[in-house]
Amino acid sequence: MAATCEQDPARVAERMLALKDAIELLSGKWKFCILLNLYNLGPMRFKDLQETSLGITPKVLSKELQELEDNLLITRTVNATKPVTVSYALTPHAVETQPVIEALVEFGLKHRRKIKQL
Amino acid sequence: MAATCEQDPARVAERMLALKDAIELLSGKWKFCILLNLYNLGPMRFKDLQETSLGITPKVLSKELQELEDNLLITRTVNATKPVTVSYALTPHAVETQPVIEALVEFGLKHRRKIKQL
DNA sequence: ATAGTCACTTTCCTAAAGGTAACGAATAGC
DNA sequence: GCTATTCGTTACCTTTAGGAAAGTGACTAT
Repeated sequence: MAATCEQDPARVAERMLALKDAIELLSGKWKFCILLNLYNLGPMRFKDLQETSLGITPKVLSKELQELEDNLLITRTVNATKPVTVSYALTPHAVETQPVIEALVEFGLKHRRKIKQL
Repeated sequence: MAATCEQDPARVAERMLALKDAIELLSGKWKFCILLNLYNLGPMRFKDLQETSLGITPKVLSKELQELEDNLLITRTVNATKPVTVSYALTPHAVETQPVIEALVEFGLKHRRKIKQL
């Protein structure tokens, strides 16, 4: 392991800043899970997201959804149903996160095998 | 946005667990930065990692490096130099994280453009 | 009138992440 | 002996993330 892929310093610095931006936006215990659920199951209501995310509390879910909305990754639409329902859906911009999630899932699967084979 | 790529439930659940594993291992402010630096610049010493990571303190760097080593992503080798130096290098297993980092950098670059164009 | 559902909000709390500053062991040079 | 370098550790503190439990408001069914 010593890829040492040298590049021009400006590009290296720009990429490091981009990485820090992405980390700041997406890190935490829940955001990737929420996005993965929306990929898998399409637009979902609050209650369904709470159930499929396994363990999240309404307060935290509410906060995470707001942050994702602020960053233009999901939309929030209120439906005029009998008990009001609210749908959360991915925005077009959210497709940019799919490679990240896919790569994380792949890493998780491989890492689990790696650690088991001790 | 409503990809709704249905899959069999067992696979969905397995992938969600893998995602949670990956998040638990890699989340936080510094691990991806350290890994990116090792990709860009090859094996590095403690001091150099501290400088290129911009803002990390020795205590935190020490902790992060230990966790990465415990998870078989980096190796730690002591060199018999005059003031002792220590090199940190990526393991073969660490290549599995490269797609994740690349995807995060790409997302960060695109997101920055997206937000600027308000 | 009472009870239930949905989508939250509020209050309170704990645990973990992360930062600051100083110190220590080993070695070397002046 | 004094200082510097490298790679940390230790003690202390602040901030943030996250969780538990209850409540709110709008509506609906019984």
